[in-house]
Amino acid sequence: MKQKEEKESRPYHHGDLRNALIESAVDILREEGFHGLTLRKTAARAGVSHSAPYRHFPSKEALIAEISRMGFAELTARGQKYISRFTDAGDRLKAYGFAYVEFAAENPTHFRIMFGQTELNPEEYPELKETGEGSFYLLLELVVECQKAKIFEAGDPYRLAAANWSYVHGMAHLLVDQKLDWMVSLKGKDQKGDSPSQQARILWESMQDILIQGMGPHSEE
Amino acid sequence: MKQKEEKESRPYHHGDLRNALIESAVDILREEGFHGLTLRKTAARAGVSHSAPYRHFPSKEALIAEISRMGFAELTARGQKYISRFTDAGDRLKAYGFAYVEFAAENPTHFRIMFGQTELNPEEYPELKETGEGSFYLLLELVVECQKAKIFEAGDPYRLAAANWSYVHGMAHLLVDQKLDWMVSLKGKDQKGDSPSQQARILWESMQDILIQGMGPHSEE
DNA sequence: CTCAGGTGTTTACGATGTCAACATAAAAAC
DNA sequence: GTTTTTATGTTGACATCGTAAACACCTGAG
Repeated sequence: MKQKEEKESRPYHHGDLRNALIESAVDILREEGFHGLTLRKTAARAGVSHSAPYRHFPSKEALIAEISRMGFAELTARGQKYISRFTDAGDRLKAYGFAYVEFAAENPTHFRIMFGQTELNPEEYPELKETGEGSFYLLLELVVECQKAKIFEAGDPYRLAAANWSYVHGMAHLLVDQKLDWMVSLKGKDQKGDSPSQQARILWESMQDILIQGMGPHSEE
Repeated sequence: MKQKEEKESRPYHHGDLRNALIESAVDILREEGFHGLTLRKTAARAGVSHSAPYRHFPSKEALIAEISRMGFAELTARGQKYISRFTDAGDRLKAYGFAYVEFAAENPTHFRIMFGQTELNPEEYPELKETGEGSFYLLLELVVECQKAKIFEAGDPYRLAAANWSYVHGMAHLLVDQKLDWMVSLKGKDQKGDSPSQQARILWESMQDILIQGMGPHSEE
């Protein structure tokens, strides 16, 4: 039992402060929301003085941008993982949609930072922009797959991808903002024990087919 | 030409400070975004001292909540106006969708405050909650209309309303966050002169039918 | 071993949200 | 019409925040 990098007597240098700061910030976000996120609190939580973060991030905004970027990376990773379980193009597209909604439900504050809560200029954070675009291109590939499989009409795949994104994105937003509670909670079972991912599944199962099969009366389920 | 309530010599009492504060805040939002909104700046812009707002709003958050509430009221009013131009149920639903997207495009910062940028507890602001629900019930009525007209399938109207809302809401969000610039800008015409409402129209015209007619290849337009 | 640069600390400053104490105008009571 | 109460606006203060400058400490290249 060797104690190599234990925390005996706190060395002057942290060793991995950059990542520790990100972790602390994410924890604070989860516990107190965006409004409660403070550079000084983040630093204190990581065990350093309130100015230490400036050795790793030029501003609070830059820290937030990095957290946002990691969110997009995780979103894409989760999507790829879920997609890989299917071969049918339609199933794969739906799997990505569920990954999107589930990610939002499990990480609501993170999701909000990625979309709308902050006013980040993408040109100032090229890595954030690039990672975010990666999430979109994955969707675009799936749409093209669906077109090849004749599940979707031919034509501009960007337009169909935008429609799909709109649908899933709006659903995730409304779920995160608790505007769809009535759809998610009353589905039998216990009164309030549903976990976020269960809520995401209930919502997604109920709504996933509408976009694809249309809302017309051509099948009375 | 009588000068009854002109602004000669600034009386000690403002007369209508509450509304003046809201106007100032909205102006700041438009010019500098949410991050630039400050109670002290708002007060200064209305011509009063930095503590005066507290006679009309218990906190900065309460001022924001009121601004949000007024946004929902305007959204509903715009929707009703556009709806009234049509009699066909499908046209009426589409008209509301366009009103939604147009409102978001014309008032992006206002839209962001209403959805996601702030973390307002609806229970603390019952008027905000009520006005927001009014916007939703209007949508719900239109969905029921569409069901009666056999445009939509029978069944739970809440589910269809949620799907419709998700689609339109997501589109509005992506437009406001400028994630759909490629769809909105290149459509011929001038290089960058498109007004927000023109952008909303281009986007909406291109996407409105997808949800309703479905994405299947049953009509190659 | 030296020393230069990277990393963390201390101190400081202006801005912010909020509160308490005070001032003034308008409305109500007499 | 005068007095008193209440609503509205001001001033000053405080803790907290983001950020910068000056300083301290550790580590690795020479």
